[in-house]
Amino acid sequence: MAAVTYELIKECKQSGARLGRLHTPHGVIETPCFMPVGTQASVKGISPDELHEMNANIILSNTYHLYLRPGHELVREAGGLHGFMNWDKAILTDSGGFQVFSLAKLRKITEEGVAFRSHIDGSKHFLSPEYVMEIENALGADIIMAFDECAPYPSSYDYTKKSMERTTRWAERCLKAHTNTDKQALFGIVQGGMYEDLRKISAKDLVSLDFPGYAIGGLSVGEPAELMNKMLDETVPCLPANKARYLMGVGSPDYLIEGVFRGIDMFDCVLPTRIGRNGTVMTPDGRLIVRDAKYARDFSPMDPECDCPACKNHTRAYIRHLLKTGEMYGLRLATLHNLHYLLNLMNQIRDAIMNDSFLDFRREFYERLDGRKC
RNA sequence: GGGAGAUUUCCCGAGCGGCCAAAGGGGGCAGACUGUAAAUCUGUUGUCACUGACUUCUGUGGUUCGAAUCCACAAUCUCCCA
Repeated sequence: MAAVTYELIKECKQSGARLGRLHTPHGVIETPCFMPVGTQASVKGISPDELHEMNANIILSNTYHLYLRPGHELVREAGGLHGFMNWDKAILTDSGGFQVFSLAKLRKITEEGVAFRSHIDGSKHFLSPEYVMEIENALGADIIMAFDECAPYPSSYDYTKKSMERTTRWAERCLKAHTNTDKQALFGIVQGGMYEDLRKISAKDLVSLDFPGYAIGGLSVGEPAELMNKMLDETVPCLPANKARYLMGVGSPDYLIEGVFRGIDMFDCVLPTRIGRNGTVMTPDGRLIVRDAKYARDFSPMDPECDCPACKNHTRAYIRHLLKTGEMYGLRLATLHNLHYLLNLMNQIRDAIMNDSFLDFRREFYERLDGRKC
């Protein structure tokens, strides 16, 4: 029995967007869903109880970071990530593939794997697909990601092709090394940069390996939105309808909507948590930099329609004050709100699909936004 | 009462005759952030008719081609001796 299965509930008659359920050893997740990111076994500033309250049913954590600190064996001793962080819902671990991209100056890629210099102390480490599987197995997430290379944008056709083919070979090695298949589902990651044919080849090759779910990686790395959407248009149809589709690293409201429109079921992103900590919150009328001076005497909630703890109990003026003075409660409130906002947005998206009105929902979303950044 | 030292742009503080509208912090203002090396980073922060000009470095006078920088006096503050 596979650890994780995708159940397609229905497709929106208006748009083709899909509504589904992801069955995991730690609960059922309604899709399309957004997964808050808790890189180091913590969604920065937010407690498991709070995540629970905002109806986050799955969160992300990170192999590379937990391998370095506190070490995967320690996490295993603690009862895996679930026990360690006291989170009884689903967890997905990223493989460290993104760190191959984001720590580019500190690593070297070979066919065998990636040699890293720790960003913490400069020590040398080597991650191979097999070792990443061992680490992810110790961490014990419900969904584990194959070790891939997230290639930078822009990259040449030649490089992208080589990188993508290597990622596919690594995916095969991950599959072979992963044995705990009844507890953990291994997802493959489609690469191929911004080249349609490479995306299709990548998808086809991975599908032939028969993963329980597929991610689309290497997007939202600085390319224009239209280009990303075009890649999705080319890639998603190559993926089987009975498996979950996960667009990695996407989190602004418009990108989520465009992803759902193109058949994506799962998303994750640091955007809501990071921009929250940096003083920006998301609202249906666009981003609001609550840190700005114009809100110093604004005693209204950040988002009057929001029922999150920040908007229910506090004013813009107060939260701005907390952020300006460096009070950590301010960081928490802004983060809390942004997560609530995105989780609620996904809720609305699922309702719209259920009601066969996702196109209307999408249109109204953009009309209200009226060109502002979201 | 006597002696020594200090006073710089919002704050702290560098500067010790021209390369000074004046380093560097802090604070302010604005922006960025998309599988987290991020409670981070970037820009900006005298005025204006802004590729140039004008008004500034406690005050007033002076020396000099030229002063935040040197001199005199005053004011304020700090320390030491009585």
